[in-house]
Amino acid sequence: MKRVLIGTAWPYANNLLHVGHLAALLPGDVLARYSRMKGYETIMVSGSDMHGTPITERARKEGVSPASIAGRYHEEFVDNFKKLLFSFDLYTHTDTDFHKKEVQAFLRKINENGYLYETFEPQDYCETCGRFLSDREIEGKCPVCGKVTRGDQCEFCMASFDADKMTDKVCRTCKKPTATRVNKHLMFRLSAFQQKIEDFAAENGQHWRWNAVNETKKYLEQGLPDRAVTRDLDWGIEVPLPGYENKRVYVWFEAVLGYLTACKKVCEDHGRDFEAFMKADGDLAAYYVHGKDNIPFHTVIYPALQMAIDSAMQLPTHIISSEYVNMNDEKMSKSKGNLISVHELAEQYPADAVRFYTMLFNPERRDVNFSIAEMVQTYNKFLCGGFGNFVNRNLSFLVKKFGGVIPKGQVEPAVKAYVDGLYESLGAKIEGGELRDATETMVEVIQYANKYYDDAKPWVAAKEDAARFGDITATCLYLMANMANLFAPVIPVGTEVLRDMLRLPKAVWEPIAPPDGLVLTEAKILYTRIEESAS
RNA sequence: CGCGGAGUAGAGCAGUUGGUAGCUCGUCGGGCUCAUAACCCGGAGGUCGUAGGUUCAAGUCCUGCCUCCGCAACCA
Repeated sequence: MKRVLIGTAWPYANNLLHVGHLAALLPGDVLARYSRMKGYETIMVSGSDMHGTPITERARKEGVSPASIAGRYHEEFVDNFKKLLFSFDLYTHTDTDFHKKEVQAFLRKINENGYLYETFEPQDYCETCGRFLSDREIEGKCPVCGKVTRGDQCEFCMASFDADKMTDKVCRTCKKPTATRVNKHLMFRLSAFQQKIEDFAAENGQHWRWNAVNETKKYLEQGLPDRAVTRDLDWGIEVPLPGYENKRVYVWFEAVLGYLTACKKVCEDHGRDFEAFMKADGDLAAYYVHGKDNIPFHTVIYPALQMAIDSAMQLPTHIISSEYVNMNDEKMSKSKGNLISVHELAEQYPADAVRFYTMLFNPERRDVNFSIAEMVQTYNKFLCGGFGNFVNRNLSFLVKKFGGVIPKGQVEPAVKAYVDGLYESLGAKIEGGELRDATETMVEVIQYANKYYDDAKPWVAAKEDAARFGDITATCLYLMANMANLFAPVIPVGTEVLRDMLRLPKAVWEPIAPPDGLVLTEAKILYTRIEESAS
C-alpha cells in the first residue's frame, strides 16, 4: 500500500504564528486529509522548534527560563492548530526526551559513518561569564561607521562583517572586554554530499515548486560548505560525545531531524516499524511543506543528513515551498505592526472561512496580499452564498414541501460523469501539490451545482412533473454527497455538517450516493454570513 | 549592469507547454422566487508597463528601457 509522510515546517517558539505561517503550513493538512481519504497510510508530523539563541537571549532579557518562553508559545501553537483543524498525527516539540534521545542517536550514527570531524579555531571568549560568545553576543565598534553595535551586522550603517573586524569588543551581557581562546567544534561534512545532492535535485526536481528548484540550484552552484553542529549554549540538546559537555547541538541540525524523530514516535505509538515506513521502496511519498526561506534546509541539508544516517531512507519526494504573504504589498513584520496573528483569525472567524481563503489565494507561485475584508467576501460568496446556499435551497425545500422525504429518481448521467471525474482530476491536483488550483476547482463545482439547479427549475417540476422532480432531486443530492467528500480536505467543518444531514459514512475519495430511504429531519445552515468585516 | 519577484478592465487577481483575453468585487440591465436580499443570465469597461525582434499567430518566447516590491532583525 502507498505510504505518505507529510512534514510541515517546525515553527520557532519565540513569537506568535501569523498568516504567513498559516499559508505555508495549511497545504500540508489539506494533503494529509486527502491522503487519508484516499486510503494511503499517512503520517503528518510537525512540532515547535524550542532551542537556539534567540530564545535564550529573550529569556535572559525577561529574566525567565528559555523553557518557559518556548513552552508558552508551544501551547499557543497547539491551540492555533487545533482551532484551525490541523490533523497532525503528532505535533510535538524539540525539547521532549524522545526527540533529544533520538537526535543523539542520529548524531552518533552520523559520526560512526564518518561524516563528523572536529575543528579547533580561536574564538571570542568572556572570562567573566565563562563562555564563548557568538558574533551576535559581542558588542564593538563597527569597522565601517565606527559606532558601537552588535557583532554580526551594524545596526546603523547595515554593513555586515565578521566580529573579528570590530575593535573594542566587549561581551554584550557583562560589558567586559572579550578574550580569545581556541574553541572546539564538531563539523558536518556537508561538502561530501555535493554530487549526491545535485543528483537528488536533478531526479526529484519535477515534484518541487519552481522556487525550490531555483533556490537549490543557487546553493549548489556556490558549493556546499561544511557546517558546525555544535554551539556554545546551555539550552538545547547535549552532545553525546566526550569533550562537548558545555556545548549543545546546533538547531539547524536537530530541528530538521524532528521529522524523523516525530515520525518514529508515531510509528512506535502505533506498533509500526519506523525503518520500514521510511524505506525508499518506491511506495513512500514524502512531502515537506514550508515557506521559501526554508528551502535549502529541506532540499540540501536535511536530505544530506538523511543520507549520512541511512542510505536506504526515503529522501523528500515533494517540496511544497510557499512564497510569502504580504500586507498591502509590504512585507509583514513586527516592526511595521501589520502582522495578523493566527490567534486572532482562529478566534474571530470560522475555521472553514480561514482555510478556504488561505488555500484559494495560497502563495504558490508568487507573493500574495492578505486581507480580512477579502477573506470575509470570499467566505460569503463561495461558502455561504455558493456551497451553503446550494445545500440549503435544496434541503429546505424538501423539508418544507415534502416533510424531508426524498423522492425516487435517477441521477442525470452527464452530472454523474462530471462529478465522478472530479475524483481523478481534483485528486491529481492535490497529490501534485497544486492546491490553489484544486481550491479553484471547488469554486467551479459550486457554481456548476447552482447553475444546474437554476436551469433545472425543480420548484416548477415539483408542481408539474413528479418524475422529473425526483430526477433533479436525486441529481442534486448526488452532487451534495460528493461535495461533502471532495471538499473535505479544505473545509472539514461544513462538509461534516452536510455529511451528518445526509447520513453519509466516513469521507472517502470515491463517488458516493446518499443512502436509500433517506428522510431529512431539518435543513441546517452550513455557513452563516459575516455581515460586517471587523478588522 | 548585485540577486530575486512584479507591472493584465475602476479595485484585487488567474492566465504551466505561443492559437478567439478570463475570474471575484464594483457598476448597468434582465431572470427566478427553491434559498442565507441568496442564485442564474447578459451589457459596459483592457492598444495585457514600454520600445523593438522571432512567428502564419505573442499576455505567453528573445532583447533593450521605465516603474514598483523584497534581499537588516523577528520570520513561512
